[in-house]
Amino acid sequence: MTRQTGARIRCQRNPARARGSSLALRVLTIPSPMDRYDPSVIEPKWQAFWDEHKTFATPPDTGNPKKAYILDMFPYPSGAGLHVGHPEGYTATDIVARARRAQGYDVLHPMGWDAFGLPAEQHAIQTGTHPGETTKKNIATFKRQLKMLGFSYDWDREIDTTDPGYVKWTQWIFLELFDRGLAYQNEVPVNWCPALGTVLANEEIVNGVSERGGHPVIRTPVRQWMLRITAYAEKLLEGLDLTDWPTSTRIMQTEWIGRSEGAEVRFPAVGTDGVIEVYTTRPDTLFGCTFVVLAPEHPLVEKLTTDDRRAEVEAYVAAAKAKSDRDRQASREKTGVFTGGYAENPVNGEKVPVWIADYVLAGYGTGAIMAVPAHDERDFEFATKHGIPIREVVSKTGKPSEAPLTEAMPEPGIAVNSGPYDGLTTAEFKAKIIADLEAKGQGKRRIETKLRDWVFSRQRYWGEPIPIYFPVECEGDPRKGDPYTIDYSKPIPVPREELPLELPELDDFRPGDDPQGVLARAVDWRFFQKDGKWFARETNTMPQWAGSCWYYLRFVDPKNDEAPWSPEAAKRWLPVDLYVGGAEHAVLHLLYARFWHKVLYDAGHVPVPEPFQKLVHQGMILGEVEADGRAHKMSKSRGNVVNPDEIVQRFGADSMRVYEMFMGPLEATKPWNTSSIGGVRRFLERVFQAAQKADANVPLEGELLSAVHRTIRKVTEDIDGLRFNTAISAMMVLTNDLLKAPAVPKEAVEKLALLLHPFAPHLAEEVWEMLGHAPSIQAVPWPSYDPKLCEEDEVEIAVQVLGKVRGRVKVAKSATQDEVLALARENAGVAPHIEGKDLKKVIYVPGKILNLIV
RNA sequence: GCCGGGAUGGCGGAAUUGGCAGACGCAGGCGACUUAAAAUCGCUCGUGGUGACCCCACAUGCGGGUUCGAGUCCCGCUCCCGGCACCA
Repeated sequence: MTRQTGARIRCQRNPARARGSSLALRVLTIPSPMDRYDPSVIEPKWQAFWDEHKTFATPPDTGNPKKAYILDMFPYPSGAGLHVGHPEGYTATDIVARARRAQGYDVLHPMGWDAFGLPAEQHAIQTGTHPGETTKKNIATFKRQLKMLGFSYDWDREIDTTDPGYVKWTQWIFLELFDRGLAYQNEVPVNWCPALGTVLANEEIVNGVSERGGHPVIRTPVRQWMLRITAYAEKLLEGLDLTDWPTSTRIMQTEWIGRSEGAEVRFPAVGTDGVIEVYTTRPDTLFGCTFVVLAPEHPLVEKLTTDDRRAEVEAYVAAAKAKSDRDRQASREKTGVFTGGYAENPVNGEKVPVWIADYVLAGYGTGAIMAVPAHDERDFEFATKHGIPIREVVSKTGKPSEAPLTEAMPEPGIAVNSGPYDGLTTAEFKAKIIADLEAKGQGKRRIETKLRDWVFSRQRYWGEPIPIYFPVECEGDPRKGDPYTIDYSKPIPVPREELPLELPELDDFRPGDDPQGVLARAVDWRFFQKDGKWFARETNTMPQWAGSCWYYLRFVDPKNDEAPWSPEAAKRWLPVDLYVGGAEHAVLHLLYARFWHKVLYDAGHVPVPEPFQKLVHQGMILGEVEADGRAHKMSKSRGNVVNPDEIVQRFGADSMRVYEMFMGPLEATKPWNTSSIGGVRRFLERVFQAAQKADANVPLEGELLSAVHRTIRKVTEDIDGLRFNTAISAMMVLTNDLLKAPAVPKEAVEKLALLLHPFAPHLAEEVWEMLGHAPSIQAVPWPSYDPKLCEEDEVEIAVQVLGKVRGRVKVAKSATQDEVLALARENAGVAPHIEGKDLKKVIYVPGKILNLIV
């Protein structure tokens, strides 16, 4: 399409010749493709050149102290191919990578595939196509599309997380965790759907039944592998201070970890030998405790429940168990039942009733709380609903309130009704009572986190096998169906030299009735004999996070067979200097990867404590603004998905790249607008024209010289600050200036090409060649600017009277206040406003403004 | 509810520390070229004052404030987007 339009343009460029002449002459005047900007010709041309010359190969280590590791969050290669959101971040990093190379940095800019994952497995279940095959096909599509956009990746470092050569080291890292006691097994309640024969994620359950098919789901404990990320809570928290990350992301991680300081207090369970341990962040309110609440799953529920309450308690526990976590949290109503039992408050010996309620979570703290309704909103609500007394023990004034409280007062204050502690501030009280409790053995200081250990196993096929096996008791052959028992309490790591442990071939990827997962059916793979004894491999696989937890490490040395990476390569490249990816990974991926990194750091495998120095989240690209004046997320159902292939075909890759950067700030959410790409395309065409007009005999001087230097400064600074939209705007201004000039100095076009190169690399290469230079422009050093030339000698000063602009005067940059004032008095716009008035005050900001107060 | 971000022409956005609001681009209008259309080029384009110069008023979500001067700082709201969700 582009070419046809172009052909028409060509004929009309020379209308005189084309019109009144013979056919023969017409043929002669059709210009060569070089005569006009045609991305469909020059883009493949330069892509082939880059491939052939390995222009973007990572340079060998020659001791260059300047290095830049510039990384994109690698994609999951879905069947749908690239969408326009992908190139946004990728173009941003590509611009920085190309600029840094030109600025003399050794650059590592790699790309790979996060290729394990559910969609390929689902596809396999539906069609029987092996997930590996689907993955291969999808990768090919993604790679073709990325190459089409001209990104400067070092493709020799491509990573595929499903590649056995990569899986080997993912498993190796798992064993590092295992060896350090950071990987362990536990019975964890999961959402098991017997009808589907699979474990479901919380998202897959709606109203207690499976989203697909509406089958019942039960909470049942299944053996899982866990990673002890909680052991790294403090380090993960502290490490955030070492990074240059968006505040919002740091806050999200901080809150996800959710560290709190408090106390564990022991409440003897009256009439039994049990003790209820409660966790509280407000030990200063102990005297206000009027009841204790246990989570329904708490082990002491059974003991404390009296016979007359038993039926009710058991019914409540059973109902809680049947609900999913999500459903339990969906209802805010404070339900609960009294167990009939009592606990003794250690500070005053008071006996308070023990209730169970599902607003107390079994998994947090001790699964038991001391309820202080006067100073906790949830306890207040519960007490009000169930008629439990409310006792005020903290007040703002230090005196008890006269009227009964109408709502909880959770803020700090001064203690009342607290015996010997009355009059202490909340902070003083906390410190003192913790010390007193510890002295009497009634409690101790305790730090809690919301962060839970990480459930690391999946009952799926398309993931890394967990490299562990277990002893088996079996008379006969377990592969032939003879009865067997697996001793899961004795996990044995697969020897490092036997890695990778590859997946078995399967024909049927459907989940079965065994909660141990799909691989449990691959009996020939699962069971093996060693020294005459039977063993069973772990049949769980790793989650998709595993591969993405360390891919940035593999990129530094991707072909190493002896180690996951060499210490030299790690030292040369780490940490990642710039990491760009979606905000949807603000917590999980970025927290998990940091956790692995810190374990590897402690083990001496990596030289720096944090993996990602600077992090930026690109904003979402929405669909076109619709009739309602709003833009919506791109989605198949809305039919507003923009296909990059189509855009590249219509406008070219350079136009696509520059448009995506020109839309607005990188971090902002922005609506797509196809017709705006036309404007960008016209800009690139004008650059091409400037190159055609470039004349080596025209010296670069005067105002144009200043303009070039100002543009170099602006673009250089904007690339550093990732402000690509304003950098492009500056280049547009320069291009317009050049074309308006009577003649175009070749030197100016050269500088423009160098600045434009990171943004529109194909065009820049072409222009560079048109100007008579040998490729590649990537090898040419980044242009420098002279700050003196960036300044204009003459500046226009706005003259205000009482803050309103009344005139403008042109003065030398160095003009003094008096000089400017003198000119201003004469100014036709200003004079009438100051005539006959007293000049009370003069404000002069050199080079900017003169404000006269009369 | 809590946390984070945001609101500027018809649209996307610009304005580096408080200093000429609207750069750059899209869309629109007018004109040139053309039999015509497309493309290209030139001009125009915040709103209002019968308004293409000149002039005036209004204008950066709303209401106050600080300041010679506020899109920018402070106080109080409204709406939109993203995240979290009983964590004791």
